[in-house]
Amino acid sequence: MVYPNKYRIEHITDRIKDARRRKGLSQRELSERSGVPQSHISRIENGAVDLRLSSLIELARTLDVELLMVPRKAVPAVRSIVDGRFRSEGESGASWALDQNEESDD
Amino acid sequence: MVYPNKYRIEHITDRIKDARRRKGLSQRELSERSGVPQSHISRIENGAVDLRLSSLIELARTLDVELLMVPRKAVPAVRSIVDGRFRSEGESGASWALDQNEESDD
DNA sequence: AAAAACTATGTGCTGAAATATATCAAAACA
DNA sequence: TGTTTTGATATATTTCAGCACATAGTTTTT
Repeated sequence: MVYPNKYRIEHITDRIKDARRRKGLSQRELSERSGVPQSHISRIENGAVDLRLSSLIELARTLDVELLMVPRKAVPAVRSIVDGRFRSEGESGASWALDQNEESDD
Repeated sequence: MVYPNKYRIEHITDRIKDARRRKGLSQRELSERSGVPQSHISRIENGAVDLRLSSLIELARTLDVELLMVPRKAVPAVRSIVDGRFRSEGESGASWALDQNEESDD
């Protein structure tokens, strides 16, 4: 596959990078907690690999993020909830950003 | 990896199976549209493989479903939106179920 | 400026994903 | 009933994720 898909993969892996940073973790810390090697995390965050679902889920899990499949029609509504109440990006004073250090309660 | 993750993968791949059925597509039709071989789709739907992100995205895309990363805290709210307005499972008379045959407008 | 922490990148290896193709059993339907 | 459609499986091959390990390059800290 020659990735018509690459930007879509990166869209997802960017969310991993965001979540890691919000938690204030280095790649090494995330590596220790998740079991995924730091070198691999780096490659993932840079969109250099087409990672497997188990790896994605593992990282998401340790970052307190969940992977969901949503009907395309529902995406705007979902985004407005997530962006509004939680605030995904590294923006300024959002509750979600302040609140970064909550530990997992799986 | 010996899949501590397996049930999580299947949770996702079940969404693919659901979406395909809602659209009334056979594995072969989905295969033609997505470029993913039918034999592989079968293995995916049965949780027999740890598929790559590009494959998942490709299938989701052709099924008008989107893969989202959501903070765990937001998951209940998101689910209530999706289940309420759309109804994911094969249940009876939901609007989403009736409405299965909309084509992608990507 | 030097030290320390962090991220990116290189190499080599192994195993499994992904592909192509064919076929079988079971539904669906004519 | 026989025929088509569908989903599951088998085999063989190729490709690449994932790993370990090392190290280079960058940013942050002191």
